[in-house]
Amino acid sequence: CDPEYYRWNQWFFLKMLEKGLAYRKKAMVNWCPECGTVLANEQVVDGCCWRHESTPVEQRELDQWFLRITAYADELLADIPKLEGGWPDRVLAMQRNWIGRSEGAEVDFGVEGSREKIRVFTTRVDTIHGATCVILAPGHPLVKSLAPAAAQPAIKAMLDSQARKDPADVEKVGIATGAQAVNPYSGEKVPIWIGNFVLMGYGTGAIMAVPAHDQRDFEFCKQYGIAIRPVIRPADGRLSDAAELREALPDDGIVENSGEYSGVPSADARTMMSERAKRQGFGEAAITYRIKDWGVSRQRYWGTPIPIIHCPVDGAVPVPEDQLPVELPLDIKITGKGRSPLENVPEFVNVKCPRCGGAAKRETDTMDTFVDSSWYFYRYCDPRNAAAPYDPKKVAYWFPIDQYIGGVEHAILHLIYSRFWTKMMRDIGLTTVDEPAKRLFTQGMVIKDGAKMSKNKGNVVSADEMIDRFGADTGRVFELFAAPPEKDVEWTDSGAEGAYRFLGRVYRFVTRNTDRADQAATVHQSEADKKVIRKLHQTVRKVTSDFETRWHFNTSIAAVMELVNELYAGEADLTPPVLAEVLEKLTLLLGPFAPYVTQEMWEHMGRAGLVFKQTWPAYDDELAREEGAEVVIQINGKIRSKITVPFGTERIVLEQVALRDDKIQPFLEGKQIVKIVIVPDKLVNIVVKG
RNA sequence: GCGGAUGUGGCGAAACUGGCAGACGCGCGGGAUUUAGGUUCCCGUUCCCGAAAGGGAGUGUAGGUUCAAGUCCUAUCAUCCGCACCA
Repeated sequence: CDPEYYRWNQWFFLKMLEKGLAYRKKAMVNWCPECGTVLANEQVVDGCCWRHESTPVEQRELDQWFLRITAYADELLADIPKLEGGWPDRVLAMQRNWIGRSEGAEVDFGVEGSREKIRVFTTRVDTIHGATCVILAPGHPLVKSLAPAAAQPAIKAMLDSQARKDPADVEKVGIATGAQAVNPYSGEKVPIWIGNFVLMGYGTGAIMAVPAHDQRDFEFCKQYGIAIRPVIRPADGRLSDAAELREALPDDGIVENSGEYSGVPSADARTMMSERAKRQGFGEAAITYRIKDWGVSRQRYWGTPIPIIHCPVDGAVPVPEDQLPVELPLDIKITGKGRSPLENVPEFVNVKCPRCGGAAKRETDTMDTFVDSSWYFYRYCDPRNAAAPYDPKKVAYWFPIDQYIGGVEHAILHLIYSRFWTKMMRDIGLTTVDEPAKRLFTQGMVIKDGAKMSKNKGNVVSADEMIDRFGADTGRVFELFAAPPEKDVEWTDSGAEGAYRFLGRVYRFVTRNTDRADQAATVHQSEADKKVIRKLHQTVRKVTSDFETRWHFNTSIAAVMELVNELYAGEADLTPPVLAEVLEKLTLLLGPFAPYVTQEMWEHMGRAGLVFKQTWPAYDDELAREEGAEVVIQINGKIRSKITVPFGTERIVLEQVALRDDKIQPFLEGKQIVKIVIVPDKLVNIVVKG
């Protein structure tokens, strides 16, 4: 609710209004009765509200503000390849799917005995001679005039059922209107139906049904006894007979029974027919998207006020820029009754029209909070700028984001809105980047009893309870150790106990050896010292590399566990200076995973300051090196012996040693050596036969 | 239906570049400490045969490439996730 951030949200809104990217229209919108507000399409999950997962969303017709994300649909899709490799495939697939670009054609069917036209969208205009009926969505504008009065109650029921996204709607239901449509290519008359599976919200709200080549149409026409007529012949086969068809044949082939188009390959026919529609004025090639404009009006208090004043004379008038920000009144009553609480604040609502000065009313809807999250990370670069959302130069220095982290649940919410917002800002000259983030990492969730654990639900293992039992460090170590962070992890008490045991093991080792540790002592290194130093440097290297590259902290923690196991094994023989190095580095290595217990260890060791402010421990490749290379000796790819040799041992030496090996000899008796493959420091594979 | 991902011990997983499958942990079995339980410490634990040494099999399934495949290729099955009468 920072008014300065609201100011820039409102500024963006006015910019978009200027450019036609923000607009107001009356539309059927999603309504969550629990929230008492409208929701964007992206915020409806399985027909329910994204925040109330068991509350079905209703449809209401309301005047609402929209942002024209569809103006960027093509670019949002076309730029997805730029994100490949950096973003998870899953997220990109979801976005591609959500944008739902579909190439085809729109053509007008005439209505027999009327001047009306029914425009249909199809991806298969090449099959139009096989269209045996036209089906309207129950909400189609022509339904009222074409269908008989007697059918109106059934149509109303169909409409309601669609609005509820009724699961029973898997059954196809049709109502014949009795009217006839005229095929613009052939002049053929076909019946006009109303179908529950045709959606007003996609394409034109009307389809041509080609039952021979579309499975849905096939099922519908079969059910209602409507003619089925194949018009596509497979390139290497014959045209099917309608009577023998048991399912639709949706593939491309050669167009047949289609007048002048007969004999033309499907793809060519689509082009030719779209061109003809355009030439003769009854249609054109068309692209349809599944994505809809972003409805941003919310009937909530908590959000950026939409900077508009409704004047009876001048209509919707933008608040002049110098009057921004429109601030939220602080003295309000939250009723939860489904209208913005701002409506009940007269001082907020009653204003003068900026254009004519007459009495006017302020818009009381606020913006979707996803507006705020669409560009906050740009503001981070210049958070106190009072003259602009930010200085483009500062953003040019930092952007694009190298690594963004978030949950996959935002794949088609925040992550598509923020891509849109970036492109919009680019087009008004605020940034030069096309995409906000080069790389995206989607972390997994903590699962409990098979369901996702989240604060929006009740099934959380309470953090307090977990902290009481084990401490916060244990919770963190358990989660990081259970699986790599992109995977979901199931919370288990026994797993948490394991993490707790491990931290206890570390703590006991450090505290009981603190007094023995002495960096300055000069003593001879023991055998245990050598092993531990090697392991220590290997561990630092391993953990460092996990942080720098793949973030698989489960293997980092496993490596530290291995180190601790070795410390326990050699504990009695470790000398003071080695202990000093081990204690310090072990503490620092675990610091990011277990900040509390490591801080306690740090202080127990008499060290000053905070662990997380220390320099990350260094490692030495020389010290991390194994004493010798363990080389595996294989016969025909099966391991038969292992030897240890100095690093860099010559191939010829390896071969000699392998052939003389006691365990190898018996396998060579009476056999012919075909080939010897040698990988220095790794293996010798002797290929024999006979 | 379309799209994406994943299949490795009893379980979570590891194997990063084609080169020792199962690191590490959970669980389980055994031992030490303890009056006992718990804690802690140690040992064992992929499966099959074997007292052991050792041998055989093994990364969903079936093929292929290679001296060598969990890893690459082809087909197939299963599971999970997303979208879905999208025309």
